[in-house]
Amino acid sequence: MKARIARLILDAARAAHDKGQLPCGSFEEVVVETPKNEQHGDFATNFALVSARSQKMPPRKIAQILADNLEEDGALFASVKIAGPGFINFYLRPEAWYPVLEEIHRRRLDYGSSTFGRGRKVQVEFVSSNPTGPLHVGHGRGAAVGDAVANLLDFCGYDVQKEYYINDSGRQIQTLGRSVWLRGSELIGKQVDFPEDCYQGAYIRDIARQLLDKKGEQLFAEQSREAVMECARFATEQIIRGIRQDLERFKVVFDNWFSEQSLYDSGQYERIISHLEQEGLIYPKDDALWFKTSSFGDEKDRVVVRANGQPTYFASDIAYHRNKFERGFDTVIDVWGADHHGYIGRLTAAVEAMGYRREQFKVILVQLVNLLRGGKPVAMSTRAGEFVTLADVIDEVGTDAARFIFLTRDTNSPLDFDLELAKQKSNDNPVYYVQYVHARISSIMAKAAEKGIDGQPSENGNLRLDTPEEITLIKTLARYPEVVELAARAMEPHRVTFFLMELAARFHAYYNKHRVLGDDRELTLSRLHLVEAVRLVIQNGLKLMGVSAPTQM
RNA sequence: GCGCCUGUAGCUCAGUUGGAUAGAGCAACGGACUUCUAAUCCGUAGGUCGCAGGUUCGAAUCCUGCCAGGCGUACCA
Repeated sequence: MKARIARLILDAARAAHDKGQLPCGSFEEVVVETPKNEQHGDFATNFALVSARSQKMPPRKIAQILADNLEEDGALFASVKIAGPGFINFYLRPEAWYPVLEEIHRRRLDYGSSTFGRGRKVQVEFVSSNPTGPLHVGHGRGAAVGDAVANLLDFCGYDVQKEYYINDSGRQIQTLGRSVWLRGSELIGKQVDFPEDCYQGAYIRDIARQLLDKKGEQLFAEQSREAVMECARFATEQIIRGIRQDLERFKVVFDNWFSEQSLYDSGQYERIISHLEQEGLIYPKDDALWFKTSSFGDEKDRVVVRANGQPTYFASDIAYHRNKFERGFDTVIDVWGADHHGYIGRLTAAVEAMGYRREQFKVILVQLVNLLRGGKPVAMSTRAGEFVTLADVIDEVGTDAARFIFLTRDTNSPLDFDLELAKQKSNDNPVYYVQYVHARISSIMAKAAEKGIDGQPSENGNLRLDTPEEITLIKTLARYPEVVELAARAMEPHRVTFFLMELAARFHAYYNKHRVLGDDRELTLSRLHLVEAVRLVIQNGLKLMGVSAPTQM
């Protein structure tokens, strides 16, 4: 619709120029937008204002000339007005909106999808929590955001892969193995002084017990490199299995689980590092190996291999991201907790140093989640092993509520997650507010079917939708594709949840004011047509956010 | 010190990438269920968009400088 109006304006400008009414023949880009204030029409353009300079004319005068030259058959506009400093406001006839409903009914859950991604390969990597303990609430937010962003990009025509990166190498895995081994030897009756730097959580003891049952006491008889390694391997497997289960309950399914260790086992790490050394991007200093990140915008150079010969986490990440691009991804998106933001500079530098454009690597930073219960902070200490896990949250408030709430905030803002509020089935809780729309409409459809009402309103002629609430609803539905595209481009899923809340509010208002099922068959069919379109868009949007659309509540 | 994020109604937050009179929800007050689900709706009230400059027809939005809070600033991850 916007494109159509923009074309009409451009045609008008050309016509005016040909008649000599406008001096300048090269025109600015025509931008058509929907004003926030409904009194300013359904669409508006600032074209006259931005053209004032090149045309050397007052904006209102340009606007008038354009309006006079507008070629339109009267089917679209009820009126065209010039307002304020020189805006041109377009008021559409109600019927002009009806094709939106047809499109929704035709495309159903595809409505709003697009092809601007042109099939380009994109990878979204998210959660990627260390396999040293269960997922907690913060990971839940990352999971919800990453999954929704991936869904949005897929919906907009990208070829998307969701990946989980398993940090199954390095020091923290050694620590994990040691923690399990120590707990195991406790279980067989040894006196153990459990160190502070080991993982304190109760799950470590559970894993030790399982391993003890499986392998017997001799594993814990004497601490050896092999014994600790075996503990580490077993624990990692167990924890990953748990993480995978939690994520499945949270309705997040990854296309690929990528092991950090595999980079070393396959020799990819060695290959990439020596390649970078040959290119002079890596150099030795103070017994360590350094990457020249400072030549690519980072504050300083960074260590990739420590003086003791151990590669840093950064070294793995260089190899890992190289590997991603070698797999053919055009763009690589990482979803990180905001506390990792200091890392962006060096990894971006590394990506650029390896010959890729910096725009091909994007990081979505997700700010902290503050867990509350009834307004009071819930104490969380990973060190002491006291934290509320994602599984606990799912048990208590459910996947739908948790996911939706995680997506009700810009990722740049910290999020207060109140467990009490998330459980409440009231207006305070936006999930139910939106889902309720779907349930209500489903109920109407069921009732209509019961009464034997079915059929297309268009069979009997035109739609009869002309109350202000109905027109407003259709206009809102019309905005959905634009919202989705914007959300995908900006990688900001919260735009969709806010849209859904707005659509829900408009529907509830309509529902309270007008009856869908009535004695007038033609009117009833028209309204069913509208209401079904609303239901489809709600279902559509909730699906992108990974939230279910219940038919009953 | 430097870097990133944030600052909008009493509270929690949106704000279509520079547009017109800055919007929701909660909390407060007053109303609406014999009719498709009251997990809903309608109404009233609430603002120096952190502060000060600048850019221009036009700024919550862009630039500069301050102020406040969070996070980061490892040969940790």
